[in-house]
Amino acid sequence: MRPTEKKIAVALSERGYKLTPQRRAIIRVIATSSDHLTPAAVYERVYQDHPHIGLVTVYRTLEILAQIGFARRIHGEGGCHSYVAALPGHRHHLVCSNCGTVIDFPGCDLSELERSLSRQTGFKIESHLLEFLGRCQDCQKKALI
Amino acid sequence: MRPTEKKIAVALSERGYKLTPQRRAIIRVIATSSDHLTPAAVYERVYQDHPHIGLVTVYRTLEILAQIGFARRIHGEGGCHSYVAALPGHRHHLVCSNCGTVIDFPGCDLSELERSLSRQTGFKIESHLLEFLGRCQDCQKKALI
DNA sequence: GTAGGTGCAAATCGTTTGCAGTACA
DNA sequence: TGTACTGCAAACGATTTGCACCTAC
Repeated sequence: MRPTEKKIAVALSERGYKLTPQRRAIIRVIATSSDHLTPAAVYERVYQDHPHIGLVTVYRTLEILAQIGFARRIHGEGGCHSYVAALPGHRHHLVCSNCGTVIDFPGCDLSELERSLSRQTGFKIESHLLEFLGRCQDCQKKALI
Repeated sequence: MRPTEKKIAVALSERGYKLTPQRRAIIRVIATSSDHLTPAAVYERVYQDHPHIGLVTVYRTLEILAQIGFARRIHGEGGCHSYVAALPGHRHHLVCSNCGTVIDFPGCDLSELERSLSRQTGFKIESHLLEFLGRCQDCQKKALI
């Protein structure tokens, strides 16, 4: 189950954060996207409803969301980060390296690997990021033409 | 087995890259360090032997080393990358979400999952990204204080 | 001799900070 | 009403680029 806008909003106010229209808009974008979004991408989408929003506000809100556990910061190629809504269940992505299509898939069993890593390194493993890169069917076909 | 200076040098010239004293120095630093080094850290170490080297040269050389497969670029917290001498085999990272420490680990068997995803989606899977997030031992201890 | 490499300075990109005005609780 | 939030502009750090000179092959 995906964290709803409402839940996030409640969690925010519980921690003393105020709920502003800008934050609502950012939360909506994060909560309804299944993609990894860079702060700039979030900004672009929010911008459509709130042309006066600042990129700075997006950065600050994303940081708060990450702090309260509703978003997760992940590392992308090329020195820019992106955020995903933290999903309670495991959700992973299959990304087409040509056209960018993203397919989600649920479930993966890494618990064994996690346990053994935890034992070896002393890390307390909290989550993982798994992403496959490849070519989608369409792009494979196009490549043949 | 860790790639030796000599091997890297040979691979460079095989691909038409020239072997300059600066590149030798950078290769030596990378090849003899077991740590993850940021470009700035490599620069600092190389600087001791080559006070006239530029940071730019370090960046360019590291990129070449990554291209020919003798170094690997990894993602750290805070928007800066580091490089490690590429260790043979497939490697992944364990990242501390608090202090940013990165530990790499070899091996992971995802071939079964890959096959089944490929069958279900028609994707031709080319590579994957696997990263675990958690707390390193030090940060766990600090959290108790 | 020539293509590729170097290093400086300046540009660029993502991200953060200072601050005055604004809005939520 | 008071504190937290916003958004502008400017600062910042990492990385890249343009260019003239240099050097390995």
